[in-house]
Amino acid sequence: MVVADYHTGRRSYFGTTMLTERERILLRDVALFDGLAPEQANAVSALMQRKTFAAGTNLMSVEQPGEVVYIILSGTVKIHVEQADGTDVIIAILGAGDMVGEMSLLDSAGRSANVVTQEESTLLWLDRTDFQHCLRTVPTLTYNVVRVLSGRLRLANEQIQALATLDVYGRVARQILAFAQKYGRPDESGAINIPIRLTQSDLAGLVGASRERVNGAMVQFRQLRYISVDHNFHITVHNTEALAKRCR
Amino acid sequence: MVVADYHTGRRSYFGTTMLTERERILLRDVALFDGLAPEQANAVSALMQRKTFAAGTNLMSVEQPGEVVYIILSGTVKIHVEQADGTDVIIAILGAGDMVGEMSLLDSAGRSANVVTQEESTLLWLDRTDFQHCLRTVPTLTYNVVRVLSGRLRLANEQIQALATLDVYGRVARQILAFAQKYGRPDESGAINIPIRLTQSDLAGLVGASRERVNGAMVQFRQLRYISVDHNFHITVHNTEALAKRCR
DNA sequence: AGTTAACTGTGACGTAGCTCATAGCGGATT
DNA sequence: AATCCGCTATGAGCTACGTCACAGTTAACT
Repeated sequence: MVVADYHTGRRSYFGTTMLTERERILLRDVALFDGLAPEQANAVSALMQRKTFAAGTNLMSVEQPGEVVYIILSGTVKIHVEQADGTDVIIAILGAGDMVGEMSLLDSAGRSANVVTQEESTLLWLDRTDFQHCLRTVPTLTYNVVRVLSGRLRLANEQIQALATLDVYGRVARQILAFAQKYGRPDESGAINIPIRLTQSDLAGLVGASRERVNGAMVQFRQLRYISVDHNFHITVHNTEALAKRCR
Repeated sequence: MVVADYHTGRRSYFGTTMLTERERILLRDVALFDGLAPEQANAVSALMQRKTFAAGTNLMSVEQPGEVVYIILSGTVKIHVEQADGTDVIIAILGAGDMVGEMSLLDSAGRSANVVTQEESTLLWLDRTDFQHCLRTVPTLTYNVVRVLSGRLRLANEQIQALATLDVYGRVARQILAFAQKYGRPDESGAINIPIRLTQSDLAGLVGASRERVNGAMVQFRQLRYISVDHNFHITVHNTEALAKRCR
């Protein structure tokens, strides 16, 4: 095993998987690797494969259904369920550092949702048996999985509450804030930019509303200067408080 | 430590917590204890307290907020969030064998929901530090927590999907089926009885609808002989398929 | 027996939001 | 340049559903 110069940004061997220096640093921030001793982290990442997928790839059909856990290094991934009538419900959009597919590995209830890359995305993956092996041998890892799931469950519960109580505009506002909180980066002027492609249809799928109604919300929020949207469908939030007020 | 006659149903020492024979058998079915070696199960249950609470007790204010994990031995418990306008959203109703409160122990985001007993209920509890001690020392336990959370997350996602796509009648049908599947017991005639008190307001809180609308659904389902309701608000499902059809 | 409280049952009324239809616009492909 | 595709934008018509208001039933409490 070769551990190359950390500071050149050149590729180095990290376990048996080649990762760039940038990627190694990214990995360190992945919640899943939190608190792992370096040699444990190495052992786990040694079992992982890295691969870059084109936009629109269905990850769950790439490998056997539900037999793989992915960790997102870059890009975003959309978890969604297609309805018989063509509309689709988006369960979540996940980005760098997130883990995907763990659920189907754990309770054997079979996979229910599709997972598709939204842009070209680089992911690490680990197959079922290796993942379970890691869980058995690295307790901290299991504990981290618990924490990740627990956070996810909390978000799901908040989503349920939002769907049950807020009107469409409120749900859109909340969803935008949720993305801002998770992925947002403040720009020079203090506004928060969300570096994820979010079309109105995506939002509609996320908040359980028609695309047209979401359009209404977006138009209003833009007129009120709460947000702006650039040509890549990246939303920038200018007035967090105003949006937050719409959520109650 | 005294291990008394297993077959009398008399109380016996089990760890330091006194459990009846019936309760010990119940514990064996708790997903959390799945696959634990007997001595591990003993070690864990030795740290647990048992207590019976009157109907309507708020469990989260009984102990410090979010500092305790409960396991339900008997009775049911309602997890809900009260809205500013008085309506409340019910996140879940849990029954015997379920675990409550683990989320607040794991990610430190503080508790967000209230937990109230619906009937007189007997619970075991474990405080934060003991729970985390167990997780550290009994890896199988952590793994079980992962499985439980994972199942819970799957249910939450299904709920999100239902809220996003189904009309109120459909959501009511789905909710009833969900309870039937989880808690239902077939009676002589093959109908499935749900031994949980479920008022129309409860259902309304669960499916995010007005009580009146839920009433409409219930009346219709009863007229169509899909379900019947007894004077304890226990629902019996007579026609599972018909209800299932309403969910699409 | 009388009162209170917690449910169910029902109709009238207003509206948020869905559906459908149509137009416009920028970016990619040929 | 011409065309196509994916997305935004907007309005008209219809309906599912929430709100309000009130009546009826049953059980528990005195």
